[in-house]
Amino acid sequence: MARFLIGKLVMRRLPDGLAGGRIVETEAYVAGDAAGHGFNGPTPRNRTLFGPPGRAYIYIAYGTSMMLNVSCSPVGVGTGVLIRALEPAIGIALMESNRGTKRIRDLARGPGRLTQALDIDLRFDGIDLCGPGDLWLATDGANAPKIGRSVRIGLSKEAHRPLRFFARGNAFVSGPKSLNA
DNA sequence: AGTGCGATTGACT
DNA sequence: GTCAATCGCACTA
Repeated sequence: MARFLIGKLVMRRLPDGLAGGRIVETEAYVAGDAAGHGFNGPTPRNRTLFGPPGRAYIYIAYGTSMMLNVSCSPVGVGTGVLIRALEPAIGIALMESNRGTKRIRDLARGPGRLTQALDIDLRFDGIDLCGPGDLWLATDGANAPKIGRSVRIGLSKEAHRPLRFFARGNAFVSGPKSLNA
């Protein structure tokens, strides 16, 4: 699922228009993964992970940054994919306004930045990303880019597992250069 | 009720 | 490249 989502679109209907971007970086949090929020079973925060697949699981990291994930397993199993970066595609002026910068490269490069650019917060936790609404996943049929793979970013547990995927050579991918080859 | 810790970011050298 | 801010949540007592 993490690999499949590379090249797909995250779309958002804002009061002033449509905004969205192409997914260029994801991370998988799999069953039995000590770094995954679902590892110790359901809690109030992570209950969306244990619901049906295809839902938005949103949580706050470091007290400030919203993280957008896609739940990926049947009810009762807590796995998901973190969306880590978007290449801005539609409604760039709206994203610039939400982010307070005109540097296109900084609009959605990083999981906290992309949620700020698209005004995604806990209101969307649990929504169906395949259904009608103000936040959804889409495809425009574009060919999948060449996909690179590396260890995940910012983890202390399970730090060796190569479960991060990214569009190779894309300037909107986050992370250190050493991981983006 | 108290404590420790992040699936990060932005400012700064 | 380094580094501190920041706070909700899960865990322990």
